[in-house]
This record gives sequence, C-alpha cells and structure tokens, in this order.
Amino acid sequence: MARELIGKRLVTQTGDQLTAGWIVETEAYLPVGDSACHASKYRTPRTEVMFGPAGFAYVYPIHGRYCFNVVTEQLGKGCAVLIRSVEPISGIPVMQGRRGVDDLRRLSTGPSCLCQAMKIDRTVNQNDLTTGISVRIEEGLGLKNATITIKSSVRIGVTSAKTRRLRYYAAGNQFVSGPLSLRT
DNA sequence: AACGGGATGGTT
DNA sequence: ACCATCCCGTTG
Repeated sequence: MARELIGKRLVTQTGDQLTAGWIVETEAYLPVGDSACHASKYRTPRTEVMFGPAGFAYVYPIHGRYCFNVVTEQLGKGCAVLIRSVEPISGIPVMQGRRGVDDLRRLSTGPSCLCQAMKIDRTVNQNDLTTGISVRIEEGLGLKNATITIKSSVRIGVTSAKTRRLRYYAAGNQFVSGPLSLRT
C-alpha cells in the first residue's frame, strides 16, 4: 500500500481553503517484525485507530509537530503508511501562508511540513479518508502513469528496525525529502 | 508525579 | 552536528 499510495492525491478542505498535493513519498510501518511501528509495541488509546479498518487517518504528535498516516491492511492488524511528502497541486498561496515560506520545495516536503501546509492536526485523527470532506485521498496518477519510477530505501529518522527498506518515493521528484542520494 | 525517548526540522 | 520542544507510555 505504501507503494500504491504514490501518485494518489491528498486533499484537505477547511472552510474556503482547499489544498491538494500528489503523494510522492511514503513509509510503511508493519505490525509484525517492525519495532518502529507504534502498533507493534503498544495497543493504547493513541494507537487504537491503527487496529481499526483501513482508510482511516492516524495522526500523532511528535517533537511538537504532527505526522499523518493512512491505516492499511485488515481489521485488527495494526498497520499504517506514513505520508512523508506531497507535490503541491492547488492551494499553494494557502500553504505558503501556513508555512511562512514561499519556496515550493519547502512547502510540503517532510511529514510535519506537509501537515502544517495542509492543516492536518489532531482533529484529523480517525477521519475516514475515503469518504471525508475535510481530508480525503483521491485516485491520482496511480501506477498507470509509466513515467513514475518508484524506488525504495531505508526509512528516514528511524532508529529501530533501521535496515528495512520500507520507504518508497517517486525517483527524481524534487518534492521528495532527504539528501540527493535518497531522492534519485 | 517524574522520567526518557522519539516516524522532526530549522539552524550552524 | 546541534537542539528546541512536547506528548505519551512507563516506572515508581
């Protein structure tokens, strides 16, 4: 699913402010054999949504910021995909205002930057992303567009299970985070 | 109640 | 390479 989500469109809508972006970078967090996955360690009120049905949002705070995940897999598994970066499509002035920067590359590259740009916070947690109005994921380029080459790497900033190659990205896309070696 | 660590990001 | 910053789960 982390691979499938590349090229899909993430949309948020609050009042008259609409923002959208192509998903270009994701990371998988697996329920079994992955100590970096929150659900592999604990089943607590915070992680409960990860054990619910797929297609719902798991938003959690870290370092005073937010990360946005899509719950995947079967009910009760505890699996999610972190959305790390999107390529801005629309609502760019809104994103620039929220981020306080103009540079497109710094708008929604990195998991917490995209949350700030698209106003994803704790209120988005547990939202249904397949039918949602305020936050939703729509069909996009998908894998039908042959011009997208998806590559994988180890996950960024992860200290446990660090050798697993569970990060996926659209190779060469300028809105992917990390050093050049992890973008090409 | 206190403590420690983390799926960050901006700056040096 | 450094560190501001803050929530959550654990420990006592």
